[in-house]
Amino acid sequence: MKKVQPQSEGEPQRLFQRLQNELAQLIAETPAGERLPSEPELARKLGVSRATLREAMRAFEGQGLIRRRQGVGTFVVGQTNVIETGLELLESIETMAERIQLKVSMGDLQIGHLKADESRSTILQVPSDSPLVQISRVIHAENRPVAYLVDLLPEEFLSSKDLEVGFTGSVLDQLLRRQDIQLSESVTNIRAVAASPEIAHALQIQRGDVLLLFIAELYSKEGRMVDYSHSYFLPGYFRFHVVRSIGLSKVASWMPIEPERR
Amino acid sequence: MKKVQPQSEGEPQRLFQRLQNELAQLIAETPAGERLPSEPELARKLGVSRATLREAMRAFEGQGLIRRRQGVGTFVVGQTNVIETGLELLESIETMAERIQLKVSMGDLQIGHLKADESRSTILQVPSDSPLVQISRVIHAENRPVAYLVDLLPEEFLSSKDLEVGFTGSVLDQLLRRQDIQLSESVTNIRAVAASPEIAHALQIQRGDVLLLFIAELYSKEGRMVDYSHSYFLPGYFRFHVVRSIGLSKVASWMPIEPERR
DNA sequence: CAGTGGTCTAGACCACACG
DNA sequence: GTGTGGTCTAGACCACTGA
Repeated sequence: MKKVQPQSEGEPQRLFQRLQNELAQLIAETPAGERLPSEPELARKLGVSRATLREAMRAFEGQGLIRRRQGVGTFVVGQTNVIETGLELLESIETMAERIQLKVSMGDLQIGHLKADESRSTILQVPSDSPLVQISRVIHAENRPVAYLVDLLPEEFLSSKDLEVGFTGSVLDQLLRRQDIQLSESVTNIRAVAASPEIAHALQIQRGDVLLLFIAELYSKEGRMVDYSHSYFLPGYFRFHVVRSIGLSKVASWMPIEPERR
Repeated sequence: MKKVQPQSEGEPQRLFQRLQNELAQLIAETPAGERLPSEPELARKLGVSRATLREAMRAFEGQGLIRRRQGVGTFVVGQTNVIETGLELLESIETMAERIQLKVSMGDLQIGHLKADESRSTILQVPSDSPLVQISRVIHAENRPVAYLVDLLPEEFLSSKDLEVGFTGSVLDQLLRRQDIQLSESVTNIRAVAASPEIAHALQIQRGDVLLLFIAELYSKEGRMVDYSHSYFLPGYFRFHVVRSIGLSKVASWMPIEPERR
């Protein structure tokens, strides 16, 4: 029996909600690691179109409850170890993972060499045409990609030789090993973004899925910017928090806490 | 001329990318405040279906470059004032906005009274059935909703009377006015989430659009939790950053920085 | 090769704003 | 009412995985 005017029967606008509830139940009932019915089959069972079904499934993928693999199927993910950390200290993912005894590894390392164009030389505070290194890689944990990292820095701070041996994915850890650079702090901008097609592909998620993005400027003790990085994190595998103190608002209003940055 | 097999002609998988580029150009060329062509018309002009067009437009809405209004149209948004602040200090949106001379106002205030159920009494560290107040409201800036805030706290800290007079939308500012409560700090969890239908409606965005979410636990100097809040921020109208210092990683690995929280 | 998820289409109806 | 964005459908093709 076909529904020619599906919207005009039962519920007004809550189809999506109902769908998500039914999906939540289905996921909860399915043992971890098991495959869900295929999308066409599920759509038929739940009485919705495949497009609507997929839309409703997105939220669960973002929470890390399911994982979709093209050509294979959609799987229920069990309890995952969450990397939880405060933001007051700057640490590599590797260091954070080590603290909770989680194994992480690097995949898909790409190293590019380029000259600073105008925008890049401005950001990194280097002369135009300075040699730069760009390092992109995916970080795996729990047997799936969970973060996508891109670092851009002057070649003097991290040459190719440094990357050939013992590079495990962390530019920060690599820089910390150098005795000649004293790092001081990182100014990290925190954003929520939708995954671009490229990043979605690298992280094996859907384009448009939500990601947490840190844009960090790493400074040396001399005040030079050593590294400029973008870090994309899959929600559901990371939990970041920060302790915020009560300020004297009266003071804050005529004495800006944050001087001009970037 | 109909395309029966649209995928099999020109470009393989870059339709979406091309679309976004064309849209970016169109938006850049359109004066701020102007209306874009209607979706069916744009879809026809760009040679894509409406579904694909809408999907591609989502990213621009998240960045605050366009605004869609049901029954009216899609409009190009000009340069907007961004609320930029560090996270080290806890401040209300009103205080942050004041610093950059941005006018904000409250809309859609909803106050609910409820008894602490098991999960809530656990979170707030109060006995079961304690009277609680839940406060939801939307914050407007630049003539549009930009944040959705939900606070949950024991009634003893914020009774209805406190909210009847002079409540401008900030629970924090209201609490700071009380002499009998000494606030100390907030432990704030930072997440990226997709907008649920309810929140999307309140913020006048699309369901599934990306939001930055702060889940904050506000503590008094005595260590009691005073307030538990969820704050949803529209990207493009806020910019949060935090200064992270270099930790001694050797120390950090056997001396956890973060004791058990929540 | 068959079967899965990923993308896209064309068209329908709904909800809303405005004259 | 007219026209806009918001939702949903049915069906097609593509890209990938694994037998």
